[in-house]
Amino acid sequence: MDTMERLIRSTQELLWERGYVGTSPKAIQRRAEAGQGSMYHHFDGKPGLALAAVRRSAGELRAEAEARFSAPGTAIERITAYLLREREVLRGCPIGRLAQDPDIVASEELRRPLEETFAWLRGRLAGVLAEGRARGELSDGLVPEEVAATIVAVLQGGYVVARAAGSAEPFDQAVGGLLALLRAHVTLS
Amino acid sequence: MDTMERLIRSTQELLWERGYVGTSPKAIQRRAEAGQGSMYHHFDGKPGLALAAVRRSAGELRAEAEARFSAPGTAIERITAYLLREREVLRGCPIGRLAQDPDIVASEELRRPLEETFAWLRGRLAGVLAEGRARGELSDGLVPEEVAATIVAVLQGGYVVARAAGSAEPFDQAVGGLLALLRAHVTLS
DNA sequence: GTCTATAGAGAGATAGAC
DNA sequence: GTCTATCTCTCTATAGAC
Repeated sequence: MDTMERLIRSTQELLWERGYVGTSPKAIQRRAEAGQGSMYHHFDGKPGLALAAVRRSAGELRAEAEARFSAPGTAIERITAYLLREREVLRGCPIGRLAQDPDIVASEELRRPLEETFAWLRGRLAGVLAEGRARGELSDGLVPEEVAATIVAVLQGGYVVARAAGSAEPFDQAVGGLLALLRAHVTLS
Repeated sequence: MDTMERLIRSTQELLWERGYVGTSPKAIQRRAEAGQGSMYHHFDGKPGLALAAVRRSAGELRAEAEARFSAPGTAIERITAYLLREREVLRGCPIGRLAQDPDIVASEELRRPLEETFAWLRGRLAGVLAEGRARGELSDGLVPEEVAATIVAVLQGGYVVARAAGSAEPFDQAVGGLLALLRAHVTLS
C-alpha cells in the first residue's frame, strides 16, 4: 500500500472516530506513518484529504448497501436483510457521523457527498419498496419515499441513541420496532 | 443574568453548534462576555462547565417533551403532537448531537446525562403507548418499548439526514412515514 | 469575583534541502 | 517524493495582583 493510500485510509478512520474538527493533520500522519512533507505533497491540506476520505467512505457504504438491495428475495426480505446486517453499532455510521460536524456542514464541497449518499440510499430503498408494492407484496397504503426516509432515519438515530447509551441495545430495539410496524403492511403469502 | 449563568448558557449554545471537541474555553468566554479568570473561578475547567451545560440542556429537553406527553388526548394524538411539534431541524438535537463527540462518549460522567435522557424519553413514550393499548386505542401486536425506541430513533436520525441534506425535508418525510406506519395500528373510533 | 501575565503543547501550514 | 526547520495561532490552563 503506497503512502497516498495509507493517508486516505488513516483519514477515513480518524474522521469516523473523531470527526473532522477532532482530527489533526499530525494525527493523520502518525497513523499513516507518513511525514509532514509527504502529506502536503499528495494533498493540499486537511480539507482536500478529508474530501478524498469522505468520497471513499461514501462509495464503500453504497457498495455495501447495494449488495443487499440487489440480492434475490421479496422487497421486505431484502430490506430486512439490510436492517439486520452485522454492524459495529457503537462506532456509528462513518457518513452520518459527519453530518454533526460544523466544519463539514459549513463546506458545500464536504457536505455534498453526505447529501448524495443519503439521497441515493433513500431513492434505492424507495425503489425496492415500490417494486414490492407493484408485485403485491406490500399494501398500497404506504408512500415508498416516506417509508424509505423512515428506514434511513431509524438506522441513523439508532446509532445516536446506542452511542449515548454505551450499548447496542437501543439500536436493536429501534430496528425491531420498525420491522414490527412494517410487517403489518406485508401481504401474507 | 449573572456571570455564572451566562457561562452556562453560552456553553449550551456552543456545545449545540460545535460539539465538545469544537468548543474552546476562549470561545465560551467571548460569548459569555466573561474573562479568563472569571470562568476558572466559577468552574474547574472545560469538562466541569460542559457537565453543567449538558445537565441544563437535558432538563430543558425533558420538560419540553413532558409537556406533550402529559397533555390531554389519546396516546396517538399525544405522540403525533410530540413528533410534529415545531423544531429547528437543521440545528439538530442538543443532546443527540453530543453522542457523536468522542470526548463526551469517552467520559463516563459526561455521557451519563445523554444516556439518562434517552432512557427517560423511551420509557415515557413506552408508557404512553402502553396506556393507549390498555385503553383499546392501539392494536395489541406492538411492543411498546420497541416502538418507543423506533420513535426516538426516527427523530434523531431525521436530524442527521436533514443536516446532511442541508434541508428539513428528509426529517419531515421520515416523520411522515412513521406516522403512516403507526396509523395502521390505531383502532378507529 | 475579575483581570492580566505567562506557559507548554498542539494545530495547520510553508520553505527549502536532499 | 520525503525530510527537517520554522512560523503564527490557538488550546487549556495556572499564578498572582487588584
